[in-house]
Amino acid sequence: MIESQKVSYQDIKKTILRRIYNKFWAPGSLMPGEVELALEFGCARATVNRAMRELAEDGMIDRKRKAGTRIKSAPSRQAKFAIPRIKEEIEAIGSVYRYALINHELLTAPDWILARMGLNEETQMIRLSCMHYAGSRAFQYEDRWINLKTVPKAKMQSFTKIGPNEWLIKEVPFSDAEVTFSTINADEKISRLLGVSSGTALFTVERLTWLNNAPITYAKLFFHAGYQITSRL
Amino acid sequence: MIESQKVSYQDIKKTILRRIYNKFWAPGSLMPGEVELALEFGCARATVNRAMRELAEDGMIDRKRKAGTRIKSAPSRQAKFAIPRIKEEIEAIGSVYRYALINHELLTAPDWILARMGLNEETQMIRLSCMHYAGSRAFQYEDRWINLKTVPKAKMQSFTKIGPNEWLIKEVPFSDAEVTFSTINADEKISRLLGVSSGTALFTVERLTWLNNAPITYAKLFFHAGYQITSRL
DNA sequence: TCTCATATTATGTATAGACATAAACGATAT
DNA sequence: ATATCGTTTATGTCTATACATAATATGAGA
Repeated sequence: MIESQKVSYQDIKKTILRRIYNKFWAPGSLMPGEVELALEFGCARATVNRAMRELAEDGMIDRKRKAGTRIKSAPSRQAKFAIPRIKEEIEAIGSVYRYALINHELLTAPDWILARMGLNEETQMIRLSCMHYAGSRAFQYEDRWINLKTVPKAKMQSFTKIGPNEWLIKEVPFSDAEVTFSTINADEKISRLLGVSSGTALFTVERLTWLNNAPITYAKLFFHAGYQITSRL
Repeated sequence: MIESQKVSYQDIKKTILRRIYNKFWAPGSLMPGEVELALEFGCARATVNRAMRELAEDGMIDRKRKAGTRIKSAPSRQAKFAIPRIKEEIEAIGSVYRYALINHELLTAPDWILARMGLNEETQMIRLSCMHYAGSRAFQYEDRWINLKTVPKAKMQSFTKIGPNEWLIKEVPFSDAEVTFSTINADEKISRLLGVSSGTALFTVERLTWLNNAPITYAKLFFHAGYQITSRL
């Protein structure tokens, strides 16, 4: 290998990864510090720092001030899932996206929603039921709650043409979100809406968003049978 | 605000995020370049660079050389899911982890596995069926295939005491992985193993790993009823 | 008007030096 | 032994400067 070129932080990342794979440094053990590695690779400490910082982000190593850097014994890599917007997801598979509002009501939130949002006082909310279609096939049923205290202008919206998700993304920024993946057996109502037999296993996503600790919205999304979500890492 | 302190890249991230939320810069529009922002914030370009780089990683903005930086019109944030090792996941909820091997056979892989792994020649594999328990409760059923061409030493393992996942993580590094979340209705066999009634919706994870394009292993994991996976972003 | 080479420019990365900070370590006093 | 308080050290971050690189903009020539 000709070393006349400058080493990039990416080269260093690769080298370190190779050493981890080859157990050049044992899992759980301390690896050399930034200064030492910079000396070895013939580069600045900042360059090693960036390589190691990214490896830590990827979950390959653990870093602590003064204590040094350790090879993770259980390299728990993180899978990143892009949370797509449904319209784009459907159009990406070459289908025509269609939206339909089923129900729209204004009410005081029931206790379970309040609990889910971490609220404890009576709150007015909008509840929406809607369907998302891919061509003629039912794709997703959406059960949506919008907190009017945080998003008062949702009251003015009819949600007949534009779905709540799309509207919220455009109109209301969020600072934090919680996403939960789970599964249920379709009940009568949902099976009818999605055109599957009752009891079919459905993939569900729950989504909660906040703007600076103020809960904005809660949504439970029921996907068509056979839906799956994939990620490479 | 007292500005005597040095501004950190995190402050800049926050400020930029706030401006995006407030539509100080319109979605889809060009935001100022690094030099300009560095001037405004009174810091070095490198500091702005790090802030913007991370925002791009988070999916809030798009950056292109010479073209500049644009606010994403559909801020597609990514949810990160840590893929935990089952033993740790169970111990984290305060339960005792127990592993049981149900079946262990050596065979030539059927076509569907070959296709799934992107192989097209006859290949010897090990197939394992095993259970993971949390205390006395069934937690997960695992259907595991290990490619002996890539991992010949798996032949020597009995997998009676240690599960294949744990063994593979310790013994075989991987460079790429694909994770798929989906759901199925429990069939007769699996419902018996997991102690649920037949037809129950089960959360399933499929996992494929490679070492430099050589497929290592395929696993399909069936979780107990009610299992869910959550992520904050 | 079109094409292609060239200039320009915003981002991408590397460096040396500096100071900040968390946490482990060791010494001292209780 | 135990609590407390500096000291040390590896990582964390910022700065100023330099050069690299991708992609657009521009202008000359056909």
